[in-house]
Amino acid sequence: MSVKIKFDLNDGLYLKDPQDSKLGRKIIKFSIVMIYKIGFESFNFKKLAIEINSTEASIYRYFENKHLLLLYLVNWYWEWVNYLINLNTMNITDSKKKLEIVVHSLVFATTDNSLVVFIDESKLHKIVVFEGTKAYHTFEIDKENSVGMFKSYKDLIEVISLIVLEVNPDFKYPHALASNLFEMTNNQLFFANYLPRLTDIPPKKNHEIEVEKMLNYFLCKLLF
Amino acid sequence: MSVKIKFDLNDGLYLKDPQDSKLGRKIIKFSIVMIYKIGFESFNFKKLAIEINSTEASIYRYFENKHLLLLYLVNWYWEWVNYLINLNTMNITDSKKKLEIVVHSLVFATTDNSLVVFIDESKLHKIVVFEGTKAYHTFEIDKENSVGMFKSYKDLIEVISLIVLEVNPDFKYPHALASNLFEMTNNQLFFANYLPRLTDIPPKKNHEIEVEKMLNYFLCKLLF
DNA sequence: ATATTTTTGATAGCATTACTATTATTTATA
DNA sequence: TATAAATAATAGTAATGCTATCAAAAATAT
Repeated sequence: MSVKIKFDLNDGLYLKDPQDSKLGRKIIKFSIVMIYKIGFESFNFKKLAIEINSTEASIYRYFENKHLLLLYLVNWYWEWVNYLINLNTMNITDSKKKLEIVVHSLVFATTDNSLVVFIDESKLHKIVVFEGTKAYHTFEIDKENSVGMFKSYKDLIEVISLIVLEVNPDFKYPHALASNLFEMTNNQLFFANYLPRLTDIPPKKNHEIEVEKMLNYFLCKLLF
Repeated sequence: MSVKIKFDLNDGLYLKDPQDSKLGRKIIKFSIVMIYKIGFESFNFKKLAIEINSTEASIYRYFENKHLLLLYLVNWYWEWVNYLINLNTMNITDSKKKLEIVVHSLVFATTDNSLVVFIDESKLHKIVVFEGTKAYHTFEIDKENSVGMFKSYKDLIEVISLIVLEVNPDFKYPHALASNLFEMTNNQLFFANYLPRLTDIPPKKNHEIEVEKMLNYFLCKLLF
């Protein structure tokens, strides 16, 4: 079975919707592969064009520059996690269980019966871990924010914060907890990999599983 | 009264120690001013050279590239916060009080009777909030880490994690808590400024004071 | 099936960036 | 005051980021 999903991403992110054409989808697909492989700083439209047998000019018709392409990918990721959380908490009534699903979604960012799309969610998650915050730590943030380019992030945090409040209605900082949960997940996965002395994740074990355990430990202390 | 401090930063960060010459100190001083003003992406050695009436080539004798200059600044910041924590917890015996001082140091990153040096710590802190993680989210991280370029960060986290354990010896993830505390401080200050819907910091009030309050609330729940 | 519009490819070009090299001049030190 | 070291001045090169133009191909409308 194959399900097709298309997220409505803010249209300021692109010049032409990459989801609507073959070339556009190729740009998305191979930009993920390439940024994952060589990193965002070395990545550029020239290299991508060669990789997909197209031209720089053609890619520039979809995205103004590589920064907005990255922001597009990160937006897709925010929508994706939001979608995952909604999908998996749909029939759950127990709030505590819901929160565990949130954590699981943030840490693994994948479904078992994975959807057939042109996006490799596992690579995309790794890009978000490695390069994600660069997408919103720019001097254009106020302008970009004013036209809604971070709406997907805010929506995701809102969804998580509501679940936090379900678990503990008296918790004073649900949004901060939610955004910290998102950022902490990615940070600790990053540290476990590259700077293990900044974490307590055992080096030999599966990082995802250990980070998930840790986050649940933190949440338990914070909310119960 | 003026006290001069000089931190021993990893010598792989620079080609020539900028603390040892007038030009070097000018590079540091004005790179902070300039990155703060125009952001790290638009900042380059050409512009800095013009600003300080020197030349690109001269700056390249101190730093291999702008990435290593940023990493130098961030290292200086890590050392600075570590220094602040040690200075202010020196005569304190109460562990809980010590942890509050840690939080205060991370949020304000400054002393009342500020030291006279060529570094504007308040601007530097803002750079760390805005650009800090870019310094360690690079594809060269393993190489840079292997020669000790993140030692100052690890030392800082170790200091904080020991205080965490003093407060609660049973807490399972002291390093993760410490690194999250560092990252969360900067993230929430950033969000409060630019993406307030990702926090619960009241928009009108003083962000530093509110973030400090919030972090203490989190720590209280986590450790007591 | 053919005309028309849209999308893509091919090519060129230009300003800026990131760096390196060379030599002259200034500054510090012996 | 001689010598060495640091800096300035200048030039240059390869790569990057981006724009423009026009032809070919593909999609769509008639």
